[in-house]
Amino acid sequence: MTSCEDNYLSIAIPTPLRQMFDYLPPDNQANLQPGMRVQVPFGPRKLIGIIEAIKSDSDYPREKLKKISAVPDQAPLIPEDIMQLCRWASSYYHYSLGETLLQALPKTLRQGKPATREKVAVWSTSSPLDESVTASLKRAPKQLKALQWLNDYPDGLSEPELREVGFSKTILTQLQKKERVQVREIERVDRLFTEYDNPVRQPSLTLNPEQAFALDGILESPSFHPILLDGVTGSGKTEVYLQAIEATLKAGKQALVLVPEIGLTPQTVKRFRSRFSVPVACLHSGLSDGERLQGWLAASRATAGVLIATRSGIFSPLPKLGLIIVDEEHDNSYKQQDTLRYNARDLAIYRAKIANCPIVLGSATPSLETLVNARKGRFSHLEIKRRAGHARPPTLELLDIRQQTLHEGFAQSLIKRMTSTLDKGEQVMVFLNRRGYAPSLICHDCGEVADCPHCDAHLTLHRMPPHMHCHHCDYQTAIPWSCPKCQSKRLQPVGQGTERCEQVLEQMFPKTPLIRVDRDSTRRKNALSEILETVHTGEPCILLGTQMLAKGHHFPDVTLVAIVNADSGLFSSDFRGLEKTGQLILQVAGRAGRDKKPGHVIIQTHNPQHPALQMLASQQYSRFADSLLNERKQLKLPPEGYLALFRTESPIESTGENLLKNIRNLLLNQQQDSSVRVLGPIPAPMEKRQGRYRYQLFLQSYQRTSLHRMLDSAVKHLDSLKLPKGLRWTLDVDPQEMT
DNA sequence: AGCACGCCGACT
DNA sequence: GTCGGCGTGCTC
Repeated sequence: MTSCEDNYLSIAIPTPLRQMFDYLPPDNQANLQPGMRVQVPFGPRKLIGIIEAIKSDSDYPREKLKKISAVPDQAPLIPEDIMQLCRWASSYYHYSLGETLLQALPKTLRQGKPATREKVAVWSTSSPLDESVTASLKRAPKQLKALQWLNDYPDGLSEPELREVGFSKTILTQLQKKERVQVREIERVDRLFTEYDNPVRQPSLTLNPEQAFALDGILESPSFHPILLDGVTGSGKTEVYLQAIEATLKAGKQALVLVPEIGLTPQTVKRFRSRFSVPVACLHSGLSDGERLQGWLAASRATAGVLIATRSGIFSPLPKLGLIIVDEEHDNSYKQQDTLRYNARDLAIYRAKIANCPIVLGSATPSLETLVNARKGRFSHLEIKRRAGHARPPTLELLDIRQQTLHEGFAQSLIKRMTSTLDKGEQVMVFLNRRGYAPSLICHDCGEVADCPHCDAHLTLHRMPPHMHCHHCDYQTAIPWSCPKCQSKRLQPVGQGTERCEQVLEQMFPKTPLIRVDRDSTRRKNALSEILETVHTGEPCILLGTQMLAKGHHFPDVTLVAIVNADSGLFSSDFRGLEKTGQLILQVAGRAGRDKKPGHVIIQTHNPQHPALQMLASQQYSRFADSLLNERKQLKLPPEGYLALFRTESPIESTGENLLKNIRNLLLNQQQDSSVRVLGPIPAPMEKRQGRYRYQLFLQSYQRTSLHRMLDSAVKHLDSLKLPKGLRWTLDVDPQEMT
């Protein structure tokens, strides 16, 4: 065999350089295919890359080409469909293909470690069992017995197999020390999910007519069709998902379920695992790198029939993919906020198209983007309006707090309602979207406010433990005991955070257990699930927390929900602020009540006449969405048209703004496309953050292709520039937050 | 983005 | 005399 096959390999390398690099094949490797991992020399280092294409020529001088140094796998780790997905993501988000492909792999594979299923330890004898051995173990009968047992199994026995017949690992380790047995690690082999007699373990529940109609809509055809499943909280969407997955598994196909970051609770996974007998893999941030690799491999080798995953799971290979579900599709956590700024919900739709399978977008409060798609007929729109079982919907009430005397933020009538609810033996939930004790600390004598030295933001006062904390950059400092400006000792906490609210409620309801749920109280691993277990005993209590409470968890014994302050969300500078606030209020409301005990929601506000609040209070999400859509149309904002955002960050005040001005002028001078509006540069809503000055340049257009042509030329230009020190830029396509 | 090369200040 | 500051140039 000769080593001079005239093949060139185009390799995607994890570098921000937006180009491929050509290499020569290694000496002894047959069967190279696109999607395979390779190790290549790249400048002075060795990197893991992905074969992007195999070509018969190269533009690069042949004598300068280097050889691939290693090929760690037998087969491609990135199958054709994921290649296609990454190509699309790379071009849509204007991000390096190499970095896109590598972030699609679990960390350990990105680092070049082997793609192997978990290992099992197999023990076997290391020398023949003769008289002398037997004699030497006279005083260790258990060890001798194990050795005799192992002697009958030349291929060895695994640890679980040995434990079953009564030999512990300790016995084996002792024998290993005496060099009588040896252990080797071998890769675990699992069945394919299709090899189970019945993929289902537990019978399904009976669906009500609306649920059944939704299920039919999903199963109507196995080919690509996006569905908005618009069902109020408690409407039993999960049961519809489970039955759709069941049908998918029975057809020999896999299902991918995407959930928001916080939604992947042990209870969710448990519900899926107890329903299905085929393995259910999961991928989320709570797993170790090793566990993530195992989940990824189980999905990609089709040993798992179902994959439940957060955002990044959209890149997991599923060779038999037959159904995608995106639960709570409106959730912000589907949008990655750094590096490759993709939206997993949007990628999911493209992936369903590639796989030619149905995709279900589920939400009680769909994003405006998805609603528009449904209304234009691009998605079918299935609604579940009734709650499952006999549960009645919660009632919402706006509590006008203008001119009322508030007791530490609580109106008298609200306190009364809380008292009577607790007296009935029911639970109360208090929602306050602010961590810490107080959002600022002000000097009563001179008005000086404690500010973060790195951000344009106030420091939040925390009591447990006592410190001042910036929620934007994590700067922490001691609580000042006097004003740095006028030395006055009269420093006052202003405003209310969950810690302060906790203190106040403990005073008001000294006999009632109070449970606080926010990022600070749940920092410890498993803290949240432990807290929730207490709540699920059903004893009267007050549950106080931030938006952590709004997502994913059900509190059937909570019958009163108090939203302490709805006003802060009504006048946000972000154009999506009101949309998010509305979704949050309805999601919070949806946590409460069940069967005979309906939930009641009290929303404290200074703006009871606000049309958005009124529509939300009467639970007309669709009318609320209509009014927002109308506003977006007038402002030409998404989903009416497309938006992209260039951001800069620099420790020096002017350089970012100058760069963006430069880009704006370039784009305006090209001027071929009047359909794209260029706005800015303007300072970011918080101009200085983490010691860096931040600017933004907006591009908007009704025509996606024109917008992307402009983005391409801007990015090309930016790549060709050498930037002043410390200046970074990023491009965010379909930005979710303007911050 | 890394990483090496390269040319000017304060130290064992 | 050297260690090390970060400018700048390249990566098949």
